[in-house]
Amino acid sequence: MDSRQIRNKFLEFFESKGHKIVPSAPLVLKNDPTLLFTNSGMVQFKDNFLGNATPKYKRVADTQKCLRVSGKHNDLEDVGLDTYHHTMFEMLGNWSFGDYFKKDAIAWAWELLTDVYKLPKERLYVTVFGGDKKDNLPVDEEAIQLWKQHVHADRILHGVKKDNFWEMGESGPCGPCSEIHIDLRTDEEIKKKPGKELVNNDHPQVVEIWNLVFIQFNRLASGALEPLPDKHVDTGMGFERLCMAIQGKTSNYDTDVFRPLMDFIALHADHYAYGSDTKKDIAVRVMADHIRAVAFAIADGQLPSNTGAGYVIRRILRRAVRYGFSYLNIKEPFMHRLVPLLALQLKEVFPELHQQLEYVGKVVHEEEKSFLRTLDDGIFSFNQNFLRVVRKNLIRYFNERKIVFQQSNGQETFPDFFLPDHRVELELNSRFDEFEIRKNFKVVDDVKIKCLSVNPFLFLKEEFFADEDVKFVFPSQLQFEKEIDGHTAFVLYDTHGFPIDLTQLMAREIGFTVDMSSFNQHLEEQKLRSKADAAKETGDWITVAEGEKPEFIGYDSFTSTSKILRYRKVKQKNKELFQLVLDKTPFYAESGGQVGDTGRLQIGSEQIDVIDTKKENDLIVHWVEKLPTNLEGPVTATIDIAKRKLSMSNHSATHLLHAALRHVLGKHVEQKGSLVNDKILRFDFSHFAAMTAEEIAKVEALVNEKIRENIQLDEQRNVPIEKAKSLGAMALFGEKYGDFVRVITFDPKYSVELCGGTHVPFTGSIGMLKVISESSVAAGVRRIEAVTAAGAQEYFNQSLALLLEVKSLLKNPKDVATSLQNLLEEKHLLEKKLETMNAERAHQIKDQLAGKAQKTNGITVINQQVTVPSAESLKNIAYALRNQFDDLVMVLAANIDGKPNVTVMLGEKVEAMKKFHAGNMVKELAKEIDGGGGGQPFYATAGGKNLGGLERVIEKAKGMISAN
RNA sequence: GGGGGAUUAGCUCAGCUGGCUAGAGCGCUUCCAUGGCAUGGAAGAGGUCAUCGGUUCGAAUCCGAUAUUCUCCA
Repeated sequence: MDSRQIRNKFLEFFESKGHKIVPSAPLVLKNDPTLLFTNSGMVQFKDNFLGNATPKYKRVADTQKCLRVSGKHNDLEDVGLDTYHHTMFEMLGNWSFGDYFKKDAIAWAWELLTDVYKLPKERLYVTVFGGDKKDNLPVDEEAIQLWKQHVHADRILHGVKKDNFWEMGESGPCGPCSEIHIDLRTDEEIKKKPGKELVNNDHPQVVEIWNLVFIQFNRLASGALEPLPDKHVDTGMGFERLCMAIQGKTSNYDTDVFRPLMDFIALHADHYAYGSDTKKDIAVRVMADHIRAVAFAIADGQLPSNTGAGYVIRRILRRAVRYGFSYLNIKEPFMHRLVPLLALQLKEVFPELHQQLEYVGKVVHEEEKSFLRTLDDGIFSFNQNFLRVVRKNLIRYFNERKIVFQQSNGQETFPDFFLPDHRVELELNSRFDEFEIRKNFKVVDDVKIKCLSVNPFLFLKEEFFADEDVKFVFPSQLQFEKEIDGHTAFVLYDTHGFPIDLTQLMAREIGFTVDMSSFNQHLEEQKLRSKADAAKETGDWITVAEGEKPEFIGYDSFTSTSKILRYRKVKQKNKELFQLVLDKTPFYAESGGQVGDTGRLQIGSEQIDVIDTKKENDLIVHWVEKLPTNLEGPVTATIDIAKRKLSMSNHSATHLLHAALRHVLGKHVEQKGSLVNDKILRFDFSHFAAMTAEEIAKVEALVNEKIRENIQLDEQRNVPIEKAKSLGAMALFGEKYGDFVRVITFDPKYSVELCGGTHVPFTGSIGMLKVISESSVAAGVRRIEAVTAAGAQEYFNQSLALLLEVKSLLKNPKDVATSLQNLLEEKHLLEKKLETMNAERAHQIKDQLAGKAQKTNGITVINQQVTVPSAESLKNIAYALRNQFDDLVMVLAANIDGKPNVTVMLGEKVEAMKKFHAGNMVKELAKEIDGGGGGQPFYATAGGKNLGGLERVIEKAKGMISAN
């Protein structure tokens, strides 16, 4: 049976048992603050368990794309190392929402596995919940009795809470579960050790294949359990493992789910056969697994990025690239070539990938390129660090032996190919191949070597090649610690994104080790730092009034009289906030790119500001800073109408823009993201090149034309999804739609979209749209930002006002740009001129001062009051005089723009005599001008407040100089 | 959302705890040498040290904010 048949049999089986087969929900979640990705089959039914929604069907089955990158049984870093963990996997599941319970769930599971899939009964084990004292829960006797009708009692094992009590999270629906395990070992092995001892023991061939969860409790934040009114069944069977069991393989990766991908990788990347090299095999598995996760996440609308879910995707892709880079020697983007193969393989089950093949491939390709660049930077940085160590030790070595290098003109030097700043050379030598230095050096002293080329890496092999005819063998006496310290490794990791195991690998290649304990310590510190403020506590919902799921009435009105259904406390960054749920509300919750409404609640005479409105699955949650004192009373809820109207204008404009882009650029334009608030609209869409100015102008013109046509909004609610699609409505990938949708139409021939947002009644009220920027977000994705209505007006007014101001400042020239350019050039010239003039002036002052110099006791003394244009020129004067007299002792009491300054400068010889110390002198002299200062032994400055003290400075200096 | 780094000449980067008048390589300009070169030599141009503010006698260097960008964590 191939994997396709296995999947179909599952769905057919449950269809025959009265289940509705539903499509997989997107991998990426939008309205769930507790989860980044769909990590199990039940996620899309969460609201059914929580009681926030009434289930549409009582019996449902599907295969669900899931992504797990962290958790108790799976860590991204483990995937590929073993043969049974995955990032993305399919979970087959059947559900009962308040319908059948343990009896049917158990019977059908057994029937499917043994009758349909014909798995050997003697290899199957089942586990049941064995009770838990802390929760005061008994053994699940009911399940045991039911299982006994199918399997012998000694194959029914008791499990602990960790394995056999399933919980969604810290709180929420939960219940005991029953797992089915299979023993896939050989007969000999089974004889040696019975399978029941290996169940739930992380044995790669004694694995859980199906988990039947019986949801019957709700766990409160306090930890207590309360029974649920409706009992549910939630089952999950790992598709890849099931295939392994049915196809008689010992690894998930050996099934036809992965093998085609892996053979392709092995062949094209490294021309080797999978299975012949343990390390390479790991890399191949990692790549085959990760491309699935990455490709489907992108197809579901999640671009790799540096935050949130996007960052997880980026990390997964990078891990795959890194493995290919290190073990399969793949230095060019490769992963993107797997996308077509994968898309074809899963075309029937998950058509979303195949439909966006080109787009996903491009995104992956671009992301690979950027990571390879980062790797390159990291390698460069690594080499620099390494060369620093080498250089330091080489200098020490040469110094100890008094070996001196000379350039051909006789000047002493140190060969700069040892300096770690030769990027060009290092690029040629991107790893450790030999490279040439085009410079001649002679080593003089007792050894004379003319050095033409050198490879600093070879020295580690204790050889040092110089010219062809002279060989300098690097002595083994040169030894130093061959360890990369933890800080360096951490900086590589944290700042350059350089994976630690790659650092270790590279270190090993040159005979170094990495101080891992120090590295880990740095890592821990960083984690603590960034975790410190992210803490958040959420309390239990407290019910005020019973009521149906909250109703959104904001499409039709901006205000309502409501009552509070429930509330809870949320602690975030030491700030206490409250969340309120109303029975009906005009507040639009953030969704579809449109931000949540703000506004106010009026309860009696009390007013409470609503700072944000968010969705939690289907719940509309109002965020407020304090609770009303009267929770039961009627609440008048009113949104901030001005803000909402601007958002509406921007949202409708987004639809017009979307349609215009498809007209101007082509049908490949798909929405990839959008943000709509009261200030701006931002629209991301798939398109493979930057838009030209003409294209932008065309799009703008078309949108504005549609605005002027003043098209009436046609809003239809509760349209069956199939009908909506037949109307040509644009549906988005990665968006989960119900059976009934809302359709927003501005002219059926122009723009028809599925949308839950709020819109203007006539396009005319948008007023005007102005694109203010067009940029790139990722490969194949462009971003347009635009303003409308009052925002557009303000934008124009501001731009125009600025231009007018600039123009008038320039005395209204014909061509502002040229005029400004000329002005800048002129300014630059004048600056240069001023600089030279200052230099000339300084030169004159210098000459004057030099003329007044007095030779006494073998030193040249200059002790004068001067007036100079700037501190800079004073410095120049001082240095010029130092260059002129090596026996100089100079004190200048200067007036710089009305500020007193004392400068002391000594000549080279005087400095060497150490009789004078400029720094000490200036400190003493500065007292006369009520100031302070310092500097170096030969040059020091001081500033002060008392201009009148300059004369006394000269007097004091006279005394200081003659005293020596 | 939070943490860390980076921003210095056209390019790639040095510049350690503030003070030896902002440096290197490549590139560019001019000149000299060579039959030729990824040649050798000499001279030279090119910098608001991202922006704004602060501390200081003195800031590329320290502090704060902003912008751009890389990166790590949740």
